[in-house]
Amino acid sequence: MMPAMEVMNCLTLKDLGSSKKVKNDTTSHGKHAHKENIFVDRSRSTPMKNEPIDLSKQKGFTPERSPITPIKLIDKTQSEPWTPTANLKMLISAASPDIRDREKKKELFRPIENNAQDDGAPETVQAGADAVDDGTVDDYEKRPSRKQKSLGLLCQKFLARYPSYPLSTEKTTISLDEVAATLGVERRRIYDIVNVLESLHIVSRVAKNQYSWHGLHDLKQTLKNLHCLGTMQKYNEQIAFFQHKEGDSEHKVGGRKKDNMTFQSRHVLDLAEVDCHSASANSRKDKSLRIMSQKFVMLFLVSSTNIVTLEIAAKILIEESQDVTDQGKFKTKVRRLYDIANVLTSLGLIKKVHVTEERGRKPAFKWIGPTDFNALCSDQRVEVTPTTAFQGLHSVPSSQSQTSNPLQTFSRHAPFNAAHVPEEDRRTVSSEPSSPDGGSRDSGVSSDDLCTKKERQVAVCREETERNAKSRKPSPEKSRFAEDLSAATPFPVVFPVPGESESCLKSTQTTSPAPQSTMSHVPLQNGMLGHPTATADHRKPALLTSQPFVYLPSASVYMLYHNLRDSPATENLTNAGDCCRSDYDSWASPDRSSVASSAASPCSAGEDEEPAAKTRKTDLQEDALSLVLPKKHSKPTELNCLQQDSCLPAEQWGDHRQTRCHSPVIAEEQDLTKSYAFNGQKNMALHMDHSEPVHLKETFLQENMASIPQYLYVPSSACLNGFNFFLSANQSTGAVALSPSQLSPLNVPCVMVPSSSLSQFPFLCSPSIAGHLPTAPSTSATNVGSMNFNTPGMASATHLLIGAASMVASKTDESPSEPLQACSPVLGSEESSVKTGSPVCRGQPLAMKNLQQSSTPQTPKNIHRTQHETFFKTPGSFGSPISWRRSEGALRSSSSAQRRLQISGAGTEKHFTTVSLTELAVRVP
DNA sequence: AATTCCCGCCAGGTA
DNA sequence: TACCTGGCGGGAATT
Repeated sequence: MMPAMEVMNCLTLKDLGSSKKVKNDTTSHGKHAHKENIFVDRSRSTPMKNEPIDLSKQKGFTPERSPITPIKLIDKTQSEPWTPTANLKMLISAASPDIRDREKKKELFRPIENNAQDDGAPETVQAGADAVDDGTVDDYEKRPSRKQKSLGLLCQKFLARYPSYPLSTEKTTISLDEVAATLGVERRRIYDIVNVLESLHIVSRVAKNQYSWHGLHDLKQTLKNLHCLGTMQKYNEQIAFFQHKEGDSEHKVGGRKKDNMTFQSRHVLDLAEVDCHSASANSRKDKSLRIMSQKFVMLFLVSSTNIVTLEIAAKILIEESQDVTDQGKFKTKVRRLYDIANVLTSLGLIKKVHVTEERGRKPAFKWIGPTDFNALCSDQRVEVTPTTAFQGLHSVPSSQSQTSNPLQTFSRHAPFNAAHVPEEDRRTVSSEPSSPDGGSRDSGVSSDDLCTKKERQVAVCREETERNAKSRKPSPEKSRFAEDLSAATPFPVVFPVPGESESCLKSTQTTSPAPQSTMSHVPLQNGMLGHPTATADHRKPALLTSQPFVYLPSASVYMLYHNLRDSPATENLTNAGDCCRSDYDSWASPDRSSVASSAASPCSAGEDEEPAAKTRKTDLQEDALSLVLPKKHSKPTELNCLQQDSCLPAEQWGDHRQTRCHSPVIAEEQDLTKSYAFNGQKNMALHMDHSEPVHLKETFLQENMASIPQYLYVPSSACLNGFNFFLSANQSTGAVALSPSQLSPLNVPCVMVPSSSLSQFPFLCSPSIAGHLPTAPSTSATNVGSMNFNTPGMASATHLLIGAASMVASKTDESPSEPLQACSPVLGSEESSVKTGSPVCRGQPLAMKNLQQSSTPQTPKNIHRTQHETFFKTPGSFGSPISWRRSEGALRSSSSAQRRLQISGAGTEKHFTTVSLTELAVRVP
C-alpha cells in the first residue's frame, strides 16, 4: 500500500497542473455519472460493480473478478444517471465560474481525500464520502469540469482500484467494461489509460476486454529497460539535436519537418529503413499509444535533465515514416503525448513543468520517477557510444558521437566493468568461445573490445533484470509489453514479463514483407521463437542468426556456407552474433548471458553450469529466441539475419517493425556487420551491412563458400511446422559436422538430418552455390526444385529427422535420461503444444519412428571433441549452460517435445535420431 | 491566442 | 457479423 501511496502522492495535486483538480474521486464519480458513456456501459451485459475500488485496493483484490463483489452503489450514482442529456446540459449551462469556485473550495476543504485513496483504506471512506458529497453537493458537482474529466484524474481513480504491489499469487483481472462503468467513463478512455499502463507493464492484456493487473512490481525494471533502450536508440542525442536546432532556427512546421528529417536521416533513418518499418504501411500499431508511451518514457530516462518538452518529444516520436511535414501530424502527436503525460503524471512518474527558451515558455514534463537505475544504464550508454575506433567503420549514425562525452563515458565504462560486472559475466566475457586464444584478443580497442564491453554491460543489465524479475510466475497470457517495447525500439529486446516470471524474451523482428528497402536492412530476427506468453506467437520460427546463409531462390532452403566447425569465420560470426545478441539481450535474464559465455568457452562450460533451479528460470525465456553467442570476437563480425516473414504472423512482423538487428548500435559494435537476409519465399536478400560495399560482401561470401561443409538450412517457414532443418550438404562429413556447441549458437530450432539419410534426396541448390560445393551431394546440386519445402502441401505433414546430439540440452529440470518417447505424448498433446507454443506440437503429432535409433552418420569424434565432451558430460546443463540454454530458448518455441528429444539425445553420442522422415520422404522422388 | 485534452467517430482487428 | 481496439482530429475548456 505504501508504494501505492507514494505513487499516488506523486501525482498529487501539486505537481500536476491538473493536479489540483485531482480532487476527490468521490466527487468525480458522481460527476462522471452524468456522462453518456456511462449509459453505454450499462447497456452492456457486464455486470457493473460499483465500489470495487475499496476492495481492490486491499491486497490485490480484484474487484472485477470477485464474484463476491457486491453490486452496490452502482445505482446510486450511475444507475441513476443524470442521464438526460437535457439535465446535463442544463447543469452545464448553469455551470459557471461560481460553480467552479465552489468546487475548488470544496477541494480545499477536502484535500486529503485524494491521499486517502492512496492509503489502503481510503476507498471505503471515499465511498462514504461520495455518498455524502453527492447527496449534498450534487447540484454544482454535477457539472464536471473538464479537469474533473481529465485522463489524469481518471487514471488516478483507476490506479486506486488496484494494489500497487499485488501478491504474486493472486491474479487481478481488470474488466474494461466494469472499470469504465465504475469510473463512469467511456471505455475508450480506459483504453487510453490501460495502454499507457501496459507500456510500463503495470497491466497486460489478457483477453478481449480483459487486462491483468501487475502493479508496480516490474515498473522499476521496466524503466531500467527502457532507459537502456532509450540509450541504445540514442534518444539523448536526438533530444540534443532538436534542442540545438531549435536554438538555431525557428521551427515552423516546415522547418520542423526539415529538422526532423535531417536528424532522422542521419540517426534514425537507418533504423527505420532497417526495420522496414518505414516501408511498410504501418499500422496503427506503430503509432500505438503504448509504443509512444514507451518511447516517451525513454526520452525522459535518457535525458540529462530529465525534462522533455512536448515539442521535442513529438518531433522525436514522429515516426520517420510519417509525414512529419504535416502539422496536423505534429498536433496529433502532441495530443497523444498529452494523453500519455496525463497518465504518467498520475503514476507519479512525471510532472508538468515549463521550460523557458529563447522563444518563450514551453510546456514540458519532468521525470520525477525512479532514477536509481541510471547508474547502470548510464554505463551502458557509454558502451553504446562508439569509440573513436569505431567511428567511420560503419555507417553508424553520426549522432553517436553525440553522447555528451564519448571518451568520458567510455572511460567510465572501464571502471564500470571492473566494478560492476558480475563474476559470471566477467567470466563470460573473458571466455572466448571459439577462439582458443580466449581473451588474448582483447588487446587494443577494437570492435571486439567494444563488443566485449557491451556484453558486459548487457550482462549487467541482464543480471539486473533477472534480479528484479524474480519471483513472478509465468503467465500463459499474452503480454504485449515486450512486443511493444520491442516495437518501441529497433533493438530486439527481452523483457521480463510480469506475471511471467523471470522473463519473457521478446524478440523483435521487424519487418514487413518487404520492399527492397526493407530488405536492405534486415532485422536480425532475434527471437521470434515462441513467446511463452504469447499464445498467438507460437508459430514464430526460430531464426538462424549467426550463420551466413546462401539463399536458394525459389526454395526455402538456405545453405550455410561456413564451415561451422572450424572456420574461424564461424567463430567470428558466432562472436559477432553474441555481441549483437548481447545487445538484444540486454534485458534477458542473466541466465542467458551466462549461457552465452559458457558457450563461448567450452573450457569453462563445466564450471558454468548452473543449478537446475536457475536453469529453470530460463524456461520462461525459452521462447525468446536466442542467439547463442560466444562472447568475443576479434574480427569483424558478421551478423546474419534470417527473416522468415512467411512464418511469422503478420502481427508479429508488424508489431516489431521497429526492431531491427541493424540498429545503429549493433552495427557499430559489430564493426562490420554483415547480414544476409533472406526472404524465404521471395527474394534473396543478401543483406549486407550498410557500411560495406556489396562487392566486398560478395567476396566475403564467396570466400566462405569455399570453406564448405555446408548445411542446407530449411527454415520453418517452409511449412515445416516450425522446425528448421539443417541438412548436411556434405556427404562426407555428414550432418555431424555441426557440433552441439556449434549448433547451439544457431539457436534455431532445427533438425539435423544426417547427410547419409538425405543423400538420396535431391536438393535444391543455388547454381551459384553449387559450384562451391565440392562435397555436396551431387543430387543436391543437381536437383533443384526437387525438394521444395515451400510446398504448401508440406505444411500439414511434417516429419523430421532430428539430430539429438546437435540440439542443445533442455532445461535441467527435465531429466536428461528422459526417453525420447516421452516426446510422443507431448507431441501428441495439443495442450502441451499450445502451452509451449510449439508449432510442431500443435495439432500435428509427429510420428516418431525409431527415436532411439539413428540413421545417423557418426560424428567424427575428433571434431570439436572438447566441445562435445563438454556438451555431453553434463546433459543437464550441457557444458555450456549457456549454449544450451540459448538453444533451449530457441527451441522452446519449437516445442517441448523437441526439447525433450534433444535432451535425450544429449546423453548419447548418437547424433541423430529419426523422429520422422515420412514427409521428407514425400519430397523424395 | 495558445495550450490542453475531452470526446466520440470510425476503421482495423478479432472472436 | 458484432464487438473490441484504439487512431485520430475537431473543437471546447483552460491558461
